[in-house]
Amino acid sequence: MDYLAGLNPQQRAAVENTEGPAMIVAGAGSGKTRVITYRVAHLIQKGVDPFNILVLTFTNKASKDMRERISKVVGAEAKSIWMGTFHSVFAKILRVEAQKIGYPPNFTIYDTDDSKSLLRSILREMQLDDKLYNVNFVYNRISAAKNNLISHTEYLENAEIQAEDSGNKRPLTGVIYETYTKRCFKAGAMDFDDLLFKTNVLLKTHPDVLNKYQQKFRYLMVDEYQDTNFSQYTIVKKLAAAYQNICVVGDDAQSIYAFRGANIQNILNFERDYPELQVYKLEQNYRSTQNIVEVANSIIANNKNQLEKNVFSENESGDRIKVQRAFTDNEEGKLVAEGIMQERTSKGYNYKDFAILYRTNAQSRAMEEALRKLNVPYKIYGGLSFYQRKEIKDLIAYFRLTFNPGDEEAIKRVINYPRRGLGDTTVEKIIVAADKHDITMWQVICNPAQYIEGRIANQLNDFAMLIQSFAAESKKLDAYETALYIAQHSGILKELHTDDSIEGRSRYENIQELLNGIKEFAEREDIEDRSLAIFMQDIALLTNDDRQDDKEKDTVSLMTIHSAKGLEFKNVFVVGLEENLFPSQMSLNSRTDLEEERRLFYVAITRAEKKLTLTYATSRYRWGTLTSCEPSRFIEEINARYLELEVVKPTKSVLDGQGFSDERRTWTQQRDSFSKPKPAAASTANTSTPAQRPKTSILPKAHVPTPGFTASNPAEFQNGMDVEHEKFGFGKIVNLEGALPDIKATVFFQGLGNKQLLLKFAKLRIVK
DNA sequence: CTAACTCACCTTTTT
DNA sequence: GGTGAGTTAG
Repeated sequence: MDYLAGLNPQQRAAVENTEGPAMIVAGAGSGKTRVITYRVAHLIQKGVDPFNILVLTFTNKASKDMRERISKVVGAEAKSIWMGTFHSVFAKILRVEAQKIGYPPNFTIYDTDDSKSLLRSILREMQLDDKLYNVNFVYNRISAAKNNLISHTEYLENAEIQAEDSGNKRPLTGVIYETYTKRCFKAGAMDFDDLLFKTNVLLKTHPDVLNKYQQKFRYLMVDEYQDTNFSQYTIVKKLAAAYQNICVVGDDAQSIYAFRGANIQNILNFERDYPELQVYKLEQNYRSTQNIVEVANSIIANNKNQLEKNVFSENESGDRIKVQRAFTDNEEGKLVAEGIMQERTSKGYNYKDFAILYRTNAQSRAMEEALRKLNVPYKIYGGLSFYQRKEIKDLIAYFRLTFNPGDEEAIKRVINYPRRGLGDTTVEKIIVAADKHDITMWQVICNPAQYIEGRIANQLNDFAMLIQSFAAESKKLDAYETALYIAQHSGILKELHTDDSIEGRSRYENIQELLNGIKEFAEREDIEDRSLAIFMQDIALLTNDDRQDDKEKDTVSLMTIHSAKGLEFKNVFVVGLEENLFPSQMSLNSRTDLEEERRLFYVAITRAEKKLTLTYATSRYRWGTLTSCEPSRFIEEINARYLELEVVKPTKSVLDGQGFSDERRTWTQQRDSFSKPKPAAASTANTSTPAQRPKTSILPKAHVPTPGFTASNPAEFQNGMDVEHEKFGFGKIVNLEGALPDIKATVFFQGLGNKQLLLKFAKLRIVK
């Protein structure tokens, strides 16, 4: 019971009160995860069967972390708890129950790409203008409908919705929704939203099933409750109806998924649904310094709509928030990378104590390059998932087809890959025939002569037999053998093997990696069914971060703020604080959207334990062109007394063009550093056209600034003084010209020669 | 039907 | 700057 000892009174009450409805309003860093963890552990210690506990989280990562933490308290029993994302848990249930609502148990899960591709074909078939009926628009519209539990029939019958679509000049959206639904059904496929939508359908139409899961999940907990949408809310409400042992944990200030249908209303609904609700407020922040917490509070105070709470910290007041300006996105990266190096060496941090957070994934590149140049190890979270890579999706499409030949999107993907003379025209014909006879594409392919003229029928026959042979083999072989068989006989391996380009080789390696993963799966002993079909089931729900990674590696973490939710780091850099980027341009039109951006900023800030740095650039490459930017309003919203504004510092890249150093040089350098260091001059030999670089340039030896380095006041400099520059090292002022504030100094640095520096920009320290 | 090319759109955020 | 869809010549 000693786990209770470390809890404060509110936390402890929330842990110990396990019966009846409860809501935990948990401020950032207030030990929310701890409370959930211990609450579950407490339930088990009290004798509740772990099989009767369901914990719903928003990311796979969160559920994995939590399971690990719980097993530290209760041991192996943690394995039996039902725990996962809404999507994965209900996908699992639907696998068992799907037939009750007319789906095959081996239904395919369409990811966003599949859904959009299907929508594209529907739009084409309906001959609609895809400018007007933009795929993203239609997709979002359908998704929103499903998340609000509006079926295609209800959508078509709802006058208000119809008026809205007509007003938008897109009156056929409902028809598209209907066609889309039917096509998914015919293909035996569910999209992401269906996993929740169909669960609702199932629970609504099958009281016996509902009852079964009500009995099974006697205790429910929902993490990040503020991010649930109506569809999720309804599932939870139904499941909890019998025992009412429902505990939700959330923080309205961290609601950042409204774009996905999340609704703070759910918290209010919750209070209405359960009158005898117990509410626990966790307000003490244990994570961050007082400065950070106060800044976060002052930011969020700008939002109108929020639940009342008072987050405070009793930690040290800590450093002020550092704000840094850069001229370009690349320079911003450099600033951050250097900041990490400096902080790490001066304070003895590890790389993994640092995180770089950004609003959009596209911003990662500049950061990456800068880190690479300084040989800082890093890991990017999120972004394109391994399973979203083309070659992986291709092979997986064969797997999908093997177990669910109805899967249209899979057919379209691989019917002509590798090339087998079945091009667009043929696919078009198949779709038309299938539509005409109201059968699936697969049925057409299996009986081509009946529906399609000409000798293409033979090729279709071959394709059908190929897939059928895969299905047959899969019954005899284990997961790995089946996968390998398919990879070989589909021709994918050969196709990629003959591609000798760098990309081709990496694709081949990715396939190898996938196969290795399957092999590992096939050898696991903790699972009963290790067939490829099982491996396939939830693959669409996995993201990059969910693959087993070398997690204890000492690397800097890069991710979007969204994926940083729930995490904490000693040092956090939030980059790209510019108008139109953060807050995003899309959010500027409405107050609610802007408030969501602000909550996002709140989330970003509160990830930091010790030190927070905010950066912005005055210009940045966007869509390949340089655009100028203004600092974000969010910076201005912070009370200046919390800030440490840094004097602007153009790095040498801006001053003398050295920043245009040859990309590949740095690459070779980094790679070779694992074997033996090469002279820098030699490593440029294999590159084609390095950008113009001053001939005098030698590789600058990284200068480590003296600890506590601060720039001196420009007014104090005099000719002949010994100075230190943050990067160039020690030197002597040989000339001063111009008047304040534009004094330009010429400084002689050993090994580098004379450098012209504008004192109002350059960080120079007078050496006493 | 394929390969090579041009063009548009893209950047919110995730399951 | 990169992808994916559309276009056009073999």
